[in-house]
Amino acid sequence: MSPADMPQARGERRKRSDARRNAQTLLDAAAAVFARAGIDAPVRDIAAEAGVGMGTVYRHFPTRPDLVVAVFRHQVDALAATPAGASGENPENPYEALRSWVARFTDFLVTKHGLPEALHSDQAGLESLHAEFVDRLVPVLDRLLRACVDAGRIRADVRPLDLMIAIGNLCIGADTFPGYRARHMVDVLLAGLLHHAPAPTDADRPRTPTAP
Amino acid sequence: MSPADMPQARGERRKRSDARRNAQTLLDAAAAVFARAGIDAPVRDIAAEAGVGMGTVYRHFPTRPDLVVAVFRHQVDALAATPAGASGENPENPYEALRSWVARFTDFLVTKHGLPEALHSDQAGLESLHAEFVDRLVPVLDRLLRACVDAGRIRADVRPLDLMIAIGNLCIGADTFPGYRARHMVDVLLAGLLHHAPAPTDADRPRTPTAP
Amino acid sequence: MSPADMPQARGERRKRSDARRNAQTLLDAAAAVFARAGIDAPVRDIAAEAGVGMGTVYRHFPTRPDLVVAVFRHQVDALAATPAGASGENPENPYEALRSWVARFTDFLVTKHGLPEALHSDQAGLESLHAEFVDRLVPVLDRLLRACVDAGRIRADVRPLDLMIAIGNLCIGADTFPGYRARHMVDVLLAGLLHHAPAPTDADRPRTPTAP
Amino acid sequence: MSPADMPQARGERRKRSDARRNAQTLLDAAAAVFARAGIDAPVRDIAAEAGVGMGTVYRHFPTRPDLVVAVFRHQVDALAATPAGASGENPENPYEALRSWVARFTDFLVTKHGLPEALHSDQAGLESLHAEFVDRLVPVLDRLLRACVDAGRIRADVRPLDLMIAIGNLCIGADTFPGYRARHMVDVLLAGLLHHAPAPTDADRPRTPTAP
DNA sequence: TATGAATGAGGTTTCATTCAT
DNA sequence: TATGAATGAAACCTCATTCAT
Repeated sequence: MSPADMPQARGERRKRSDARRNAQTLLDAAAAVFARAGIDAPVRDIAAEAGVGMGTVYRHFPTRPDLVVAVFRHQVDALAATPAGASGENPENPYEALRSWVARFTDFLVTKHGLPEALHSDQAGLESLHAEFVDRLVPVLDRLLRACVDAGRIRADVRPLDLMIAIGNLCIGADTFPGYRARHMVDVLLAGLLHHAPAPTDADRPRTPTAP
Repeated sequence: MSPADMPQARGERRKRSDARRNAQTLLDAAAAVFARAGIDAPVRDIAAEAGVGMGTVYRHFPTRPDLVVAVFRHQVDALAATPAGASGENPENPYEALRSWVARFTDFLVTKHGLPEALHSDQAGLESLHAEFVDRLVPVLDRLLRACVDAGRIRADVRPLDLMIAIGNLCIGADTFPGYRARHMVDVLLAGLLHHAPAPTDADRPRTPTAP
Repeated sequence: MSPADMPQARGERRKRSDARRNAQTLLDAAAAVFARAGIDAPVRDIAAEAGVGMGTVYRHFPTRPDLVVAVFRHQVDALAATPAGASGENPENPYEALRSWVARFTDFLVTKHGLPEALHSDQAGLESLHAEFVDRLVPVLDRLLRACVDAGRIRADVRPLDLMIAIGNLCIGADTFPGYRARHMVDVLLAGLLHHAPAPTDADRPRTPTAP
Repeated sequence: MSPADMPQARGERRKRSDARRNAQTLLDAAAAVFARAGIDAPVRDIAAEAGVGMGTVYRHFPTRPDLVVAVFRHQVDALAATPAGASGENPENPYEALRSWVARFTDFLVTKHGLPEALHSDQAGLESLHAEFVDRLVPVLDRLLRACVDAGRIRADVRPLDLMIAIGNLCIGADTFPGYRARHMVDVLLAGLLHHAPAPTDADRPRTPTAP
């Protein structure tokens, strides 16, 4: 990733590195504006935040969805790149590995506002974000969950996709409801995966007819 | 409740009841359109769905957010009005009462799309929806949760507001991710509330601290 | 066509007639602006010319091409509605009938600037204008030409479509080249249809090899 | 004509010839793009076609119309430079000389799409194209026509400007109406110039006055 | 000198809101 | 009072043109 290891002509490089810096500036600006004003923020605002003209935005991201996707794909990639128990953290405790990765997932979602909301947007052109999210993260969660199930630690009726969406959803609302503790609720959700006593919740309710 | 059996100035009375009927028609139409096309659906579409002119919409709801708030306030009120365990259903099993009410809550949110999204919308004028949501539902959940805690059934570190938002969030995404099972994830979340420290299955978790 | 022969409620009629008048105003304004500034004139200019807001233009003509097509379809229809020798003008002189109709055609094209140019525009959405032009006018020209050919008056190697486009083309440029006499050139073109002496042009060139 | 055999200051000379080669490349590229995508093709596309940066285009042609004018001036010049009957081809058959030159004219217009359209464009800066067209070609046509008239071959009421514009116009529409036979219609137009009053077929037209 | 990134005016289209009928 | 036509502020996006490198 060092800028020196590209064996090209210097003149050409200079231009390109400028442009790349600008693209990064734009991504940062867009992330900031999205976090502040939502994914539907006008492109003009993003350009202003980045301190460039609108044309520059469109040079780097030909259409509005392209920009949105770029902003969040970046984040999704970063997430997928933390390979869960990769750092060798207690492979003999799969639930702890799950919790650890999910904590990182949650931190990411809570910090960089907007990704969960973006995933639920119905704007045309955001399908690839959708796909990216699923393709990159589901396999990770799948591995983590399967390990837990195999170890008999958690219930087997929760699919990775469901869990992933659920976690993403729980992270929505950090700035809409300032007091909302997203991380805590994710923890509760994970606790709900654990095997409880004989049966999850029914064991304690001997003769209470389950309300419809 | 028949509008004819009120012995007042008939013309005025008639008009007023007509207007009220119209308002209800509009709310229904708006709910339908919101569910179909999202909260950002054009006012014109709502007027068309209701079979009235746009002027009529604005007569009843001076501004667009007013209409949105009215639509969802209606639903929130309906929710708050069914206080679940209030009608005395197994007071000796508070967790079941909680589950029952939450199930109704969830059904509502899942069926009438849009409320959770609306709650997180940053559109001006929707703050009152916010407030309504909190003011009407938090007390209900508070009662239900407190009963469970008092009975020693669930952990005490979950606040009603957090739970309410979390459940609302889990219901987002029904049509964005068609396979997503919102109700199931709400169930998992509730399971996560239960004390399982003393539960038999806990024996298998040698040295993992449960708390966050 | 009298406004009285519509058996509807008066209130409804009033609105509709207003709107229709407005639509006509818009068509006139658009025709004027197109003549003055070309088919690519901004919609805003047309709205200004008509003295209405831009939204009004889009209410009546949902997209820009719709407006263009409406403006010129009107004219094409008027043209097709003059059924050539319909008024019984010397059926025994088919060439005269042809000249007469073409003269009307030419007058139309020259007066209402822009139709020929519009026909050659490659803007999306103008295909229907294209089709309209061909479908409505080719049959008329076909009848007129066939009569002439059957009477042995003109050469048989000119297709109605070619002639129609050629006449339309000759009418281009009234305001680009102020001195250009379109009508005259159309007349010359028609004269070129007539059978000349033994052979159109070769008879006079006894031993000149025809250039490729 | 080889750029190398000029014994001047080599560096400067080299540059100038480079620049000239570049200008020619640009003209060719622009002509190609105009033919492919119309006169309104983006400058960027032309630069790409020429394989140069956009700045290079603007170095040679300070403004867009300048480029358009240069492209077509080039073609007009080429046309005017082939004075047809000038090289003495059958001076005793002036009509054939006219036909021959017009055929070349037509081929040019049909092949290199865009010139006729450009002539009628109302874009600012294209007036000189206008003038060039008239100044260079009208004299040629004037000579050819006068010769024909003097020889008593064609009618005397057609001015060179009219004929030039008419021919140009007839060549419009090659790609809008794929079946349109422009060359054929030009032929018909030329046939219309011929005197046919004395021609035998005229006998059948009892009482139709020919003149406009 | 050549490049192509940046600029920003301008064009099309949408929709909340007003108001004449 | 209800209607829906009209309004016009934005939003997106496209280039002609400039200018740092």
